[in-house]
Parts: sequence; C-alpha cells; structure tokens
Amino acid sequence: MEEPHCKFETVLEILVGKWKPIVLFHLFSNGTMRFSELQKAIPDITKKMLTQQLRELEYHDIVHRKIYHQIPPKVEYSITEHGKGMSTVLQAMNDWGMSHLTHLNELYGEERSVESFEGRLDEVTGN
Amino acid sequence: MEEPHCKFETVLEILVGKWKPIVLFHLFSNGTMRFSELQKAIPDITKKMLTQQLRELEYHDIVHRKIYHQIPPKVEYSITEHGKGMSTVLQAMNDWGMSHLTHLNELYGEERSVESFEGRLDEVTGN
DNA sequence: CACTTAGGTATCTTTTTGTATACTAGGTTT
DNA sequence: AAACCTAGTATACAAAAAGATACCTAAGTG
Repeated sequence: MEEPHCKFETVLEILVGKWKPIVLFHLFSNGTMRFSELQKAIPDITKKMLTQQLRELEYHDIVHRKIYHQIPPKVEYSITEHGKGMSTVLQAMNDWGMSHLTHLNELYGEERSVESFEGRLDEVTGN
Repeated sequence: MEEPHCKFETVLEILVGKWKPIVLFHLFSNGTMRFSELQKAIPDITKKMLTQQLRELEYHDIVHRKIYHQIPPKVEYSITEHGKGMSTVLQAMNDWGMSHLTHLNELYGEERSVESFEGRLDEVTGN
C-alpha cells in the first residue's frame, strides 16, 4: 500500500465538535461575521457553545477574533489566512462526502437523508 | 445560498469515534486483518469498542467483514473498494494536518502544541 | 433611575461516549 | 472432564460533551 494515512487526526481535532462545521461554513461563505450574526445564522446554538467552538477554532488559528472596544460590545469573526488554506481539504472532504451520500443511497435507499443515517446506523449497531 | 464548504460533515460522520482513525490506519496499512490482530495492534481498545467502530465503518461500506464459519470463530476485516476511494481524502487531510502541526509549533512552540495533541497520534505514526 | 444592548461567564443538568468486567458458544487440546 | 480458543454480548459505570438558564458589564437612551 502507498503512504500511511495517519495524521488526518489533526484535521479531525480541529473539526471535532457538534457546531464546528456549520460555523466554518458560515464564516467561509460570508467572510466576516459578528457574534450575533452567527447566532442568528445558527438558531439552535447556545452562546456557550458558539463561544466555545469559536475559541477552539481561534486556538488553531483558523478563525480570527477582532474586538471593537465599544459599548455595546462588537466582535467580528473571520477565517484567517492559515484557515483559508484548509479550504482545499474541506473541498476534498465535501466532494467525496457527496459521492459517499450517493453511494449510501444506492445501498440503503433514496428516501433517507443525511440526518436519518444516524437512526439507521442505530438499527444496525443496536445502540 | 451556494455551498462551497458544507457536506464535509459526511466524512466527519464516518470518522467520528475515538478509535476510527487508528482502526482505519491499520486496515489501510495491512490490507486484511482478523479481529484479534486488530486487538493486538491496538492494545488499549476494548472488544466492545473495536466491534462498535468496525460495525459503524461496515455500515458506511468502508470496511468489509468476512466471516469464516468455523470454531473457534474467524472474522477478517478489510477496506472495501468504496473505502479505498477515501484514501485521497484521508491523504489530503493528512498532508494538511502535517503542515498545520508545523504551523501550531511556530505559533505556540514545540512543547505546547505537542501537549495539545494526544499520544495516540504518535502511536499511529511511530514517532 | 431603570432599561436596553452585545458578547460573553458561571453553574447545573442531561445526553452521549467510552471503559471495565463478566459471560457466551461450541469444537479442540490436555 | 476441564480448560482453551475466538469473536463477540450484556451490563454497569465513569467521563466527556452539550444544553438550559441565570448572571455580568458599562454606556447610551427615555
């Protein structure tokens, strides 16, 4: 076999967390967003989770946090230059992910959406 | 709302779980492995977790489970053809992951970033 | 003087994941 | 006959992640 597939865990570590993908999606799509704009765009997220996910992305230098020292506060989030470098990886994951969805539909049936795969997995694993 | 970076969640869904990466790594590296060989290769994993992770990968048609009907039981696991198609994505994740580690080292220094990534990664790579 | 605003924290509870340990089947070896 | 394989289950438990809710700040507004 070719090169060992190993350190993709690093990417996983960045992306791990229930809300990271959708947060990243919005920031990649919209460029720069305020905390409250992200909250609006992701209605079910709590402030705590949004803060947490953003802080973790910030630690990995994927997201930049710009604070305006005003009252009421204003904080803007955006993808860093380093973070933009992730887009090819995300795109590759996205593309393969799409084709995988098609494949799963062929295997298990068309009527199932992404969300319902979870439930079907539970049927199989008995959890 | 066009979607440049969105359904990479599908890949995440396959890879999610504490032991999936190392299981995949061994199967990609070794081709075909028995349940007990995987157990040996990943000493800290419990049977329950190994079974669970393999079943989930099997559901996604990434891993194939071949049962030999004999006593004592023999079951072999391998990457499916569909699963092999994942290797480019894993490779892309891996490559970017490596450069990200370097970047983190530059940002935080060698000790700090090593500390933030778990030893399991090193187990996999043998570093 | 109280109210509003934006971007958070601080606690506590619930849910999800992962771990530990014991048990099973049925043929083979001691 | 008892012990030993392998590839699992079953059950109980601990730890981690996520959710719910209340609270904080400090200037501007009515």
